[in-house]
Amino acid sequence: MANQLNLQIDRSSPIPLYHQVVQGIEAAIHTGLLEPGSRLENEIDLAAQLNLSRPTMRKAMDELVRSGLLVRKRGVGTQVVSSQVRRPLELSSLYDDLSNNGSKPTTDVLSFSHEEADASIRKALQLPGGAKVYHFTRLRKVGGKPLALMENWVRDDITALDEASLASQGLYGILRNGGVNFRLASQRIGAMIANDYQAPLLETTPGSALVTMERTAVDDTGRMVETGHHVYRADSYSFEMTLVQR
Amino acid sequence: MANQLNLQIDRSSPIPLYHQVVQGIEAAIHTGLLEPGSRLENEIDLAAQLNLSRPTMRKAMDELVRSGLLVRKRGVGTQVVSSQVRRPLELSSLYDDLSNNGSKPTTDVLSFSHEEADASIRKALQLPGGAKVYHFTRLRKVGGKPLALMENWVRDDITALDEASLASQGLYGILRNGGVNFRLASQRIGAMIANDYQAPLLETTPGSALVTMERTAVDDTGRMVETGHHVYRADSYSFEMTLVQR
DNA sequence: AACATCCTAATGTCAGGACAAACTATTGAC
DNA sequence: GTCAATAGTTTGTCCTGACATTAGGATGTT
Repeated sequence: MANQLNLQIDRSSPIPLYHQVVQGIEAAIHTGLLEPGSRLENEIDLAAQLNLSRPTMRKAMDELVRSGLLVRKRGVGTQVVSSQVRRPLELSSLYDDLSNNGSKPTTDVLSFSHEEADASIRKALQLPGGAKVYHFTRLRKVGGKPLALMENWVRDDITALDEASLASQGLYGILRNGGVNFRLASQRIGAMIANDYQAPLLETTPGSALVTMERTAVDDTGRMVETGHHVYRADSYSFEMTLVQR
Repeated sequence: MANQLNLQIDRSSPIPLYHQVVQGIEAAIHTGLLEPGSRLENEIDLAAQLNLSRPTMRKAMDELVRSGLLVRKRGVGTQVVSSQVRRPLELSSLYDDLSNNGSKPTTDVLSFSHEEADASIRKALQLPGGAKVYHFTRLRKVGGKPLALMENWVRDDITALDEASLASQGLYGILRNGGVNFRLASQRIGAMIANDYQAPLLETTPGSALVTMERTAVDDTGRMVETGHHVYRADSYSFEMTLVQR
């Protein structure tokens, strides 16, 4: 059952060895070289074939198990998960998701201000009294069709924001370029009925279904960087995710 | 800056050392002994204090970073994340969630049958033609108030299902008792408007907002065990989750 | 033929060491 | 006084080695 998953490990590359293995196995699964349900060779042999140590091999497989591509069972072996399950929900922006999908999103900035944060926003972003934030509302369209209505608050002591850049690129892209390294975000997904303000902007009728999302994002220094409330047309958007049992 | 997080490591315990560390640090964070934003001692000293090796200590911290409680930065140190962010979305059932919350869920089984799977269900569960499945619809209430309307399909070659057990406990509990070890699930969350069938059952009006969830669960052998379509009253339920950047 | 027991193979856990890379803060030079 | 080089601290990566635990098949017995 020699799997012959012809991986190439480049020891001079700056990218870590275990990550090269992750990428290689991911590729093998996506190209169909590793079929769903098939068993991999055992860790020790695989490590030996690639001239890697077992801990390195294990670290790679750990990542793949966590991302839901592989399933391990003690005493048995490691299997490719037998499904068309796709990528888990990642910490990314709508703009990135759409861009990666080949669509071309556009953004209308409906309002923009640099104002003092009220109590609820200060609490969400853990800011002291009197702190100022950027507050803006955007309408995201794809293919000319409105998809999302987004209201956000961003702390102003990180990078400068303006209407023009928000209209031309995604918020997370701007912040990343400004040196923000996002680490985690907590979000809540629910549903609501389109009201008289939302409906015309999203080119739907009051009373139609909307998906709602509230999110607060934290950077690698532990600062709350951004919080926002988004609504999406339910007929055009849903959240897909893969949950992995630890 | 001796943190003195008085951890007790029991080497005779059957639970892994790194997991004991995870639990200890989690507890220290939740009790407030480790304050948000505070820095931990470095890995090497911590490991030495507990008479553990650095890899074991690192494995524990890896878990905590992945779950979003800690943030590490090379050359700087490890910090407790400065927020009230809570547990990520886990692979659990609604029944478990409600029970853990102290609520007492009840279940009405609206329909139950053991029937041949149609094409779409066979595809979702990857079953061969002619295979039979359990198909049932349940109404979940908490405190007498209807919360969720759930339609599920379960393969029948794992454990026997009947109306009585579905009425008295959660589906995932039954399956787990039947020897199923869930490994991952892929789900999609969206929104819709209550129709004339759903509204009276959920004691709401047609046209009100519902959260929808479609899920397919896979066990540790890679089999698709269960697929279902659930709707929740939007005013009573939403999905909360924490996303962690890898 | 049915059952309990042993054996093997595979993953799970843990140790100890070595070097690399990144960030901070200090030191030094201009 | 400002800026750049440098040293030190901390996490990141990788190695070798060892033993424990579990699942499942093979073996032997009844």
